[in-house]
Amino acid sequence: MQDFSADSFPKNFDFGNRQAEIFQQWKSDRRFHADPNSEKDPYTIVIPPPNVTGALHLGHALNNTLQDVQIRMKRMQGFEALWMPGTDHAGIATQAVVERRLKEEEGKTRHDLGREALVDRIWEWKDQYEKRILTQLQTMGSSCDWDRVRFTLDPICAQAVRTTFFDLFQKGLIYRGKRLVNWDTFLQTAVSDDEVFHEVVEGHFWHFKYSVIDPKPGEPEFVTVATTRPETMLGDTAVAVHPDPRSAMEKVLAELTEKKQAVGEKDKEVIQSQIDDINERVETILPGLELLRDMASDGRKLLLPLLNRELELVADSWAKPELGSGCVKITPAHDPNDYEVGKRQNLPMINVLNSDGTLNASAGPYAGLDIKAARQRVVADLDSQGLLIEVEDREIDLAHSDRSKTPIEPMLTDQWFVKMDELAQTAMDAVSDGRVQIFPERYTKGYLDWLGEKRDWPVSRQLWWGHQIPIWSASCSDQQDLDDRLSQLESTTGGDATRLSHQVEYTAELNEQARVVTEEGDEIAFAVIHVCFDNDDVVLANALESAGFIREEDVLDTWFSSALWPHSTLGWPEKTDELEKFYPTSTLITSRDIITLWVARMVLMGLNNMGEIPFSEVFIHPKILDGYGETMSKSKGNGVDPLDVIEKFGADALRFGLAHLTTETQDVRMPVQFECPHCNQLMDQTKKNRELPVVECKQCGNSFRTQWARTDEHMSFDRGPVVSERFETARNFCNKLWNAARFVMMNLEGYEAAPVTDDELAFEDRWLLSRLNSVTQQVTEGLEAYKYADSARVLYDFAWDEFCSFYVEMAKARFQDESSRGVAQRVIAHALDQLLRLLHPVIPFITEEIWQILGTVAPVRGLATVEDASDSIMVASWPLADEARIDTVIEERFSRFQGVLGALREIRSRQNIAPRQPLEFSVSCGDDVVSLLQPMEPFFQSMAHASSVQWGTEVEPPATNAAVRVDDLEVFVDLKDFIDVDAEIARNEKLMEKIQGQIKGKESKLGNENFVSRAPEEVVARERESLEKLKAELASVETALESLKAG
RNA sequence: GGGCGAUUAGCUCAGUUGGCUAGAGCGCCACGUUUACACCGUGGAUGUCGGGGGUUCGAGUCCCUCAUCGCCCA
Repeated sequence: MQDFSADSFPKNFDFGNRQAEIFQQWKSDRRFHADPNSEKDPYTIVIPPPNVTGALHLGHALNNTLQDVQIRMKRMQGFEALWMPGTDHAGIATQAVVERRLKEEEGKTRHDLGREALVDRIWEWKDQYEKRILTQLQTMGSSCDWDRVRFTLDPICAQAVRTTFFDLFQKGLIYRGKRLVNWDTFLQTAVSDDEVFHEVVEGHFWHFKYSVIDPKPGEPEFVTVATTRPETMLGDTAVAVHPDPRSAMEKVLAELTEKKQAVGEKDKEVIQSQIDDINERVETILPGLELLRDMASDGRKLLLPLLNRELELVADSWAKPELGSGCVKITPAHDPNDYEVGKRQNLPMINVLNSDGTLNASAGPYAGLDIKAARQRVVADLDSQGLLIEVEDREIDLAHSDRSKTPIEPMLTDQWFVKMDELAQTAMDAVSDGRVQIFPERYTKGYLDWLGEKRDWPVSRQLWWGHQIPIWSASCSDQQDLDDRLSQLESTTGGDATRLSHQVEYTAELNEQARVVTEEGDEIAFAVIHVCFDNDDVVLANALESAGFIREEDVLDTWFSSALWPHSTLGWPEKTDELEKFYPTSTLITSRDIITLWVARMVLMGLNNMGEIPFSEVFIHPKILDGYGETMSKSKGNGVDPLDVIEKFGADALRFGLAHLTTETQDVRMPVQFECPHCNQLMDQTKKNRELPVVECKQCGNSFRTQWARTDEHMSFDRGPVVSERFETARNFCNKLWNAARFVMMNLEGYEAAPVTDDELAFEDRWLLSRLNSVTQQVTEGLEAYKYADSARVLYDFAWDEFCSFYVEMAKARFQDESSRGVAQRVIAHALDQLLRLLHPVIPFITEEIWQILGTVAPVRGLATVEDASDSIMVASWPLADEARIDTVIEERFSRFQGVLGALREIRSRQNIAPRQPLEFSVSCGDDVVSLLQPMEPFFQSMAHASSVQWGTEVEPPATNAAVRVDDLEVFVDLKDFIDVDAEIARNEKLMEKIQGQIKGKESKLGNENFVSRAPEEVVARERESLEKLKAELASVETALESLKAG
């Protein structure tokens, strides 16, 4: 047996060295591996695959901590627990990062490199960051099945994507269409709404005149329109006026009038001026608008200046008569609202942009200019023709691409879509009928609302990094050509419809539908054949290509492959053992911003491909914000690298700290600090200093570099990591646990395993076991319901305030006594054993370390029965709460003991009696309390340096005493030796006032007939009881005051 | 503009179906190196529970409203 002494046992857990060793041991013992052939019930979590765009931040650390807590608990509960790890290729984000670097470091664009070379570069990036990410996850202690790491672009996931796409294509759920998309002119790709952010910028509002063609007498010769993007006028195809301007204005007036009544005086004026304004417009502008409306229905046309193209005049409610001229120009191919008008009014849609943001042939003489130049020219030309009326300064809410930070241009392009109506419905049903449950429950609304719109999913991305869309197309000039190609296709493939499928898109028809006007010079084909097949058959692909089919260049939206993650990672479409065993998975733990993008799509794809939901529960965790309530991000400089926290506080502290923050309702604010590498002091991060490359330490005056350091000069400073002192509490907790274990270990000399019978148990043993079993129950239920903060707090309070502050303190005396030592050792070894198990999912490293040390001293342990402890706590069984041990009577009695002890300590402190100075006390109480507490004399001695002189109902307060009443008993300390009478009088007077106030409150409450008759009986009884208690307290205080004043 | 959430001690947050004499950690104050732990121990101070109305015997908790902040959607 190992000898543990104060000298040989370190005072702190050496996490810096031991974490990696422990992890390595787990790994080599294959503790992480899940066996598909196991007899145990499965429990599965798939990791939300982190982007390979960059390293993990604190949000990921939180996400993965919570998953690891679940998976470790379930593993201990006897499930075959699989946590499936992997990463996501994050198409646009990763390509954007690599492209940006390429530009910064080599001044090249992707076109300089070409597709293959760029993709190679991105793979290099991916390898580097995947490694970094997996290291971060492992350093945190994540118990993923590290034999099974997947990547959304690896061959297995690629096959899943291919099979799925083919299946949807075959079902007719994939189609190509023209859509207005958010075009990123820098990256030259469409980006989704979610990849767009809005920013208010200084801009202008230009007012132009368009002339009316052949106005009749009395009709205006011009109409006025306005725009913030003048160059888009080149794509105008109409001007709209409201179909019923009078009612529209009346409606606005009615709304304003109503609003005015509801608001305060100050706002009333503002609204009144708006009302006045509109009333004036009714006089001045409305007649003109009504006239235009009539002209529209009469088919009058306008002339687009500069290009001299005919424009339609249409009546559409998008035109707001209360604003501007009341007329609005319509550019269907370059504005979302105008696009809707274009569809409603069946207008031509003219695209004037090339994909790189320059103007195309449809822009006539402006072709080839970029947007900025075109804008200047258009404005200048209109001005020179006298058509520019006014230029207003205005703040404009401008959409920007999240990836390239350049302004978004709405543009009409060819895109592939997934039809969502039926798929979305299946995913809605799964949640509505409870097969998939979302926690916290409030997030289901967003999920259902979003799916309920059933908007088709645009899956094309004009990128090179991703799953290239497996469609080969060929255009046909006429019906004969089409027929020929179809029969040729049939002979090429042998007509195997299970492997290959085709669609015919009649482009003439399509263009008629959307009335898309293509670039000048484009031939409009008669039809296009699209062919799709379900695997990477090179021979077939070559055959198609030599027959004139061209493969689609675009790749699929990243979320397409992520949507398959729960089954693709398990080997689908192969019928693997893993799939059989571990699908459907159990729980998904993720953050709220991807409920729709990812969670919803996994549900519908799981149902489509597997016929089963992908997971039965979804837990949405909070977001981590910085001290200013802003989300953490690298680009702001307020991001925290989990590895920095781990280095400073340990992985366990990181994990415990994060779990402790995970409440149900709130995002978490976490003020962050720089840690000075010179003096190790923490320094608050401010909005100012977080943007600096070098920061000067306020403590020691030395400087350190931040993540922004680039130049050689900046890089020469030591790095100052960003951390948060919020992890101190957790670190302290781990240290407390460590030292409690250290104490146990130092006192287990001579330990012999043996069952402990109930009658051998001391009072404090029963109390501890009662509490331990309650805690076991609460923690188990809490973690199963994703109540991480509650569970962490319960464990914290139990370990610190009960196990350490009371049980361990009380054990000290028992360890000194030969007759009580054996039982005390067995109970404390058992209690520590159970506590370690409960804590292990949250703080795996330190619990493993203590577990193994405990195993050397007490390899066999238990209470009613004893058994061998497992080699690793990872595979120890999860404690089961034994309700028979939960004893409220014992707990109540124990709290009396705590009360008396607290009273003694309080008196000592408030009378300034030195800690070592012995104290004498007496307790006035009933006989039952005497028999309970008198035997605990040694504990009052050891824990408060106090010895009792008298117990019972006969106790008379000493002449000069300090007293504390605890419920129905009263503790007196004779102060003859050290009284500060004045202080004691002052204290009692203050106390008396407080109690009198409370009594008054209670009396008036109980005097209220309504309360007594209407409140539940038990509440009234409780109030009465508490009033009696207060009265008794008051009596004590009064007596004490009398005697103090007399003395 | 619509939806969701938040607003409780100096800071970060708990507070179940209304019964509260409103809690925790950090910080602060006092005392203390009592052999598990100073990353500690003992004790203490600190709140118009965002503002205003309402329901109720009773509101931090329920309803209405306003304000501020955050997120999602348009």
